[in-house]
Amino acid sequence: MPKTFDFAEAEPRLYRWWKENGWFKPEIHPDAEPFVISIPPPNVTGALHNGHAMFVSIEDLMIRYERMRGKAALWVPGADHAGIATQLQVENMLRGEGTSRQEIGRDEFLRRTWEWKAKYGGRIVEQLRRIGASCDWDRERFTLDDGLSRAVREAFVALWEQGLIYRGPRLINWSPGLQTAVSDLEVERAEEQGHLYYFNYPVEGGGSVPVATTRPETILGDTAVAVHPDDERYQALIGKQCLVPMLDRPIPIIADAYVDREFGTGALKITPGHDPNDYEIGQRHNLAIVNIMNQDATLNENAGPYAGLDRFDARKKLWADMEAAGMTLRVEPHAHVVPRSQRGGEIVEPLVSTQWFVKIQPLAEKATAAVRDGRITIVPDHFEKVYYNWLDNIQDWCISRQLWWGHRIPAWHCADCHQITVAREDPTTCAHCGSQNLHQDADVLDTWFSSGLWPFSTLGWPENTPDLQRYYPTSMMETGYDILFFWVARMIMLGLWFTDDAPFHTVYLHGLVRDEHGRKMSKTYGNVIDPLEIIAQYGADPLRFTLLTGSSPGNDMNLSESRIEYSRNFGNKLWQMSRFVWSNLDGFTPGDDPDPARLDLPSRWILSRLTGLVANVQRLFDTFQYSEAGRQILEFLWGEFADWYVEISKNALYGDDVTHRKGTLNVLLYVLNTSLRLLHPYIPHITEEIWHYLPTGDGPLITAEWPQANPAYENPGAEADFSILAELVRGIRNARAEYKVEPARRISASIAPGTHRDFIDTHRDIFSRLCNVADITLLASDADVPDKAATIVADDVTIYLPLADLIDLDAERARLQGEMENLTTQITRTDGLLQNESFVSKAKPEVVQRERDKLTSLMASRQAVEERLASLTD
RNA sequence: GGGUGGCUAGCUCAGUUGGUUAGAGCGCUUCCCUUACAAGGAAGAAGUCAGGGGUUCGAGUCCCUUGCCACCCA
Repeated sequence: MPKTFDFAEAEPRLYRWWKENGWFKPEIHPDAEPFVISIPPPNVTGALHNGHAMFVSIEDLMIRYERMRGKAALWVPGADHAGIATQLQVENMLRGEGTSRQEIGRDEFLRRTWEWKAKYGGRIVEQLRRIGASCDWDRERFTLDDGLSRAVREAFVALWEQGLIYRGPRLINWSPGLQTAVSDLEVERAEEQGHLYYFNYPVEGGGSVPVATTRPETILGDTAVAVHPDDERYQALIGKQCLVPMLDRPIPIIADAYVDREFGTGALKITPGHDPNDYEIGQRHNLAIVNIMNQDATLNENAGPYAGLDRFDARKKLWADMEAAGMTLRVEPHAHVVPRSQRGGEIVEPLVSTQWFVKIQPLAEKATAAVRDGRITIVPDHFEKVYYNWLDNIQDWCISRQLWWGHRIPAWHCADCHQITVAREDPTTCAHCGSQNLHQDADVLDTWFSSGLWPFSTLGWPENTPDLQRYYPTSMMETGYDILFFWVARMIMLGLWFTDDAPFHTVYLHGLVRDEHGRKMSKTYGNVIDPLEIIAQYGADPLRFTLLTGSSPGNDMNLSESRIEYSRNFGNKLWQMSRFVWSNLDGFTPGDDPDPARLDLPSRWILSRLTGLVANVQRLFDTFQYSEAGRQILEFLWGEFADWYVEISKNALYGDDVTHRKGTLNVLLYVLNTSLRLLHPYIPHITEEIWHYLPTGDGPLITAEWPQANPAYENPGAEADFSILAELVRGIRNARAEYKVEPARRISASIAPGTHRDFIDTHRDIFSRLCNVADITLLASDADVPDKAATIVADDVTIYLPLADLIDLDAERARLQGEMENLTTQITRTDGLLQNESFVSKAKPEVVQRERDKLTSLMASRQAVEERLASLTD
């Protein structure tokens, strides 16, 4: 084995090897129960970020684990066409060429976009592979593929036929920069510092009513002024008419309980065309809707003299004009909520526009029920509440986008009868009047409409393909909690609606990856940790291990480079311990599994610990606690196996006893073998590489069997005995450090072994190996003990280190005094517990027994310390 | 306004059927290049588990409450 693991060379090589051998395919277990994940399709425009790295790490762990458990593990990969993002990229490119999409036309634009996709679309997928994603790449899908487009078409037409898709003018969120409608979810609202403008709304026939607004330009679209029906100040005005400033358009003064009497002046201007709340009020009162805005957020002819001005210029000019007309009162600083586009951050305008909508209520009800009755479980479960809360208050989904890149809406408008024909195959005649004067709707569908079909469209739906039959419903939907509504809820709704099955039985939500101080990573802060750079510097495994062990489900994780370094160090440690075993093989190949009856205490101990670990890992995996499981594997391997067992094993390996040597090698290999299998889902590359250097039997690690706890190795007695040994070793090391005994200096010891003579006698060489103590004398119970010696006590074992030249009796007495106090504290506590009858009668028997054993051991230790102290005081 | 999560060592976090003297990484102190590993080893210092109340033989863990921080929905 090389001195270190060359990840840069090995990781891509191993990945190719796995892939070329077909091990990513579920067909390697043809008759097994399937385990299926559909990948959360990254944007085809995307570049790898930590969110991708996170989901790939978790999903690959799940898939590799289930594959090792013998399931037909299928991970369906793919990407989505990212309507807005991709179109922006290509438009940008066209601008660079001095042209535009309008100039080259729709068909040419689409041709160029496909071209762009062919060239750059594979990048993100390549990056997923670099992390080790064991997807079945033969089943890779893209949301604009023919198959998936058929699924989209079928879904749209079916919903239309069921009356669940409608088209009409509604107040929607308009993105002036992108020139398209966006859904409610794509708008982010945040409180920002703005102004509250107070002015007098002129009342027809004289007088005025004071009104306040945060967006003065919308005055031009007002169609009412509203007051609270019980507001005494304005009673007399209800039913009168106001005149829109500068336009003199008469509008009614209405009464509506929605008005907050405390806010502003208590009178509210109503702009149904440009405000969601006003829109509602307008519906209630049958108010006219006046749209004052063009698609590029300049004002239109309804704004009279302000037509043609940009929205913000119009705001200034109108206010200035009103000021000149003496209508204004004052302007106050005011924090208010501003809607901004999730992409680009420009201010979104609510405006009335004709769009396509899904009547979502019936779908939402099914989706709620599926979680409520347990057909779908969400991990962690508190997100179930969030999910219900959203679905219970859901609004119809605006699915049309004024873009070119996407699934074109399969609806044709008839120029003669003005009816709409929606069809599975492109129609040539109007379904209503037979006219051939048809033109297809220009809009495309929201990208999430196609992603919502992903778990089944990728398997062939609406065709009843063999894949759909075998692998649907899928098993697990793993993704970030930030797209619970965008994607997960929609997949559940559409899945239930179209397939009558929950598209997956478990939703596992991970948190967001933040910087080491919990801040969002952003280029402006300069705190971005680029996963590609991390992989280049440390390899994919350390990144995976860090992401997998640094987070718990649903919680954000703070990623720091020092953590990645530590993971890298762990990989190296694993490599080094394996290399140690490898270098001592000397042609040895393991036969049967170790037989505990024929092994020494350390071996029985480490096997007992190992089997406990395997059981723990299983329990944790069963409840999705991969993070804790990974940490426990690390702690076992580093803190117990490497630090203790491997060190101790050197005695056997370098000794003359062939049986002992072979027994020990067998245990070393067994522990490593099991640990590599446990770790493979976390760090697949390095574990696979090590696997091949060790005599582990045939076959690759990727398809090796997942470990099961072997109860024959459980050995609490060995664990108890070994912990006494370990405590003594630590005690000696501690004494050496306190007395500043040079590390290289070999010292001798006298041991009064109490009731543990046997294993101390057998394992005395442990002390020489682990704390450089040669010459051990086992004392008879009545033997004289050295005076100028440091004393170490564990259970009823006492060790004397005769360090005559170094021992200061006062210091030694103080040391033991401290030890006494420590023991006494613990004895008091434990004894108190056992004196408590409720504890003894109510606590679990094993807990009581543990306390009893502890007390016995503590008492023995204290007695030993006491005696020693007494002898030093004489 | 409604909801969710968090508050544990200097920093970042883990701690899920309530049960050893509450753990880890980084940082800090001391020592060691011992033939698997200095990407390492050994020893050590460091926390009234946000405050208050309750349930329990026993609470970081369950319940109530207050405070602060973050996020989601309206």
